[in-house]
Amino acid sequence: MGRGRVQLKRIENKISRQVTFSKRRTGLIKKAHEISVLCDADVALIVFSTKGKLYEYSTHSSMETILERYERYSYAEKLLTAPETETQASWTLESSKLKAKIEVLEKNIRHYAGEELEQLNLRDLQNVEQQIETALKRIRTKKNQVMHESISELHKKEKALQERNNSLSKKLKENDKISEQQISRLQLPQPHLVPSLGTSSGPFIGAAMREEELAQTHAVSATMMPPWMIRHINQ
Amino acid sequence: MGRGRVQLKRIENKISRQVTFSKRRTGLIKKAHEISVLCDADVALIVFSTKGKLYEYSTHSSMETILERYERYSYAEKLLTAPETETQASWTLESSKLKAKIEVLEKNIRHYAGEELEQLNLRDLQNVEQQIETALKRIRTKKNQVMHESISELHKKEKALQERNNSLSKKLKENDKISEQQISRLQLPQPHLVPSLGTSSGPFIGAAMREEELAQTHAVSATMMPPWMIRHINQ
DNA sequence: AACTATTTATAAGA
DNA sequence: TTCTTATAAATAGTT
Repeated sequence: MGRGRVQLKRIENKISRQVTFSKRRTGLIKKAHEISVLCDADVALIVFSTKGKLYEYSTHSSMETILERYERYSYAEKLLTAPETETQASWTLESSKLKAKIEVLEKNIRHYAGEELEQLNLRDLQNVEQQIETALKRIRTKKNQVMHESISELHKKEKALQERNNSLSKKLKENDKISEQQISRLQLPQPHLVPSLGTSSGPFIGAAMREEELAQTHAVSATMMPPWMIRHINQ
Repeated sequence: MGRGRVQLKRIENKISRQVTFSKRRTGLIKKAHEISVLCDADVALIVFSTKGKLYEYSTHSSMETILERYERYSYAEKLLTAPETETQASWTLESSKLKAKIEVLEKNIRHYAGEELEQLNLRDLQNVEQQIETALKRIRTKKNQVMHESISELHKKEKALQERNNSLSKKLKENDKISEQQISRLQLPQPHLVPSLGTSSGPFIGAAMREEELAQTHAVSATMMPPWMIRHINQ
């Protein structure tokens, strides 16, 4: 419908194409509107230009309504869209279930903590009391176990250190003897110039002090952990 | 474009309308296809007839693709549609958060119950122990309170019943006296024929028995609740 | 954007 | 629905 016939193929001239697009788009929308009015039809028309610009027409019953109606009508799409909607509902359900569970757990914890006891009757109170007593026993047993383990561990360490200490002091004594002999051999004229620095008890003094320290600390409280031990255990 | 001009208004004749719809629909789809080819545009056309039948046209890049593109493009719809998609992601997140919270709460409860203590160090054990001790104190306090309340409540009831009992027996005695007088007045010749059924202690015997019952039950366990009392409290 | 020669769409009728 | 045909409408090419 124009000066010349038109082949049904992409118009290569960019300008012509744009002009034709503009003209035909107007015509198309006009015809869409006409059929909707004349024939009482619901029409939705969406056109994207090459450049990606959107043009649309839809009957009074808005684009959204028509697209929804379309998706309802189209079974294939229904199957694609339904899972989302289903999942939505199931998630809401799951969510509220989880929340309910959390509420129950929090209430339990509050009861275990001895709070909000007003709601409980005597039977409940006795149950909670018994449960907590059991828990307390278990925890004290565990605590004792942990403490005993720590103590024996520390005793072991102490013993090992003591032994190492002994052997070191022994070696030192022997070394002292050797150097004394060497000195006496090399410096016979002045045997007194170098006083013996390591006569026996040097390292032993340190060990003795440590033992006193331990004894004293233990004496302060026989049943309680000495602070340094607690620090060690808790690390 | 036809034999006569056409007014832009709904065609009232049903047959004409159907015919026009058919013709124009074909034309509309043809034009939609033409513009899409000539101008390299993406076109989607949806038409619902009055009867609700669906006719559609869309460029090679399927209807679904175009509608998705449309919804991406249309901001208004984006705001309506996005929540669904967004919520999907946020629900997954929310769900996992809730699950994590439940895990933590359950672990707490297990610790409160004296289970799974292996993971705890001495400091943790001491904390839990202290919390549980506090809880136990609170629960015992509450239990005592509830028990004392019940006991005083029952004492009150007992007293009330006792009083009622007394007054009833008193009335009964008075009635007995009156009937005795009446009998002696009406049946002077045989004053012994009706033995007095209500000489003083009738009702008192019941009251005494009840008191014994109470005493005995209390004697069984001085500090524990008698079963009937517990049953009463727990209802 | 306006003009206009032509093609195309379609109303009415069969 | 489809075909025909007269005619209205759309639009390609031009200005």
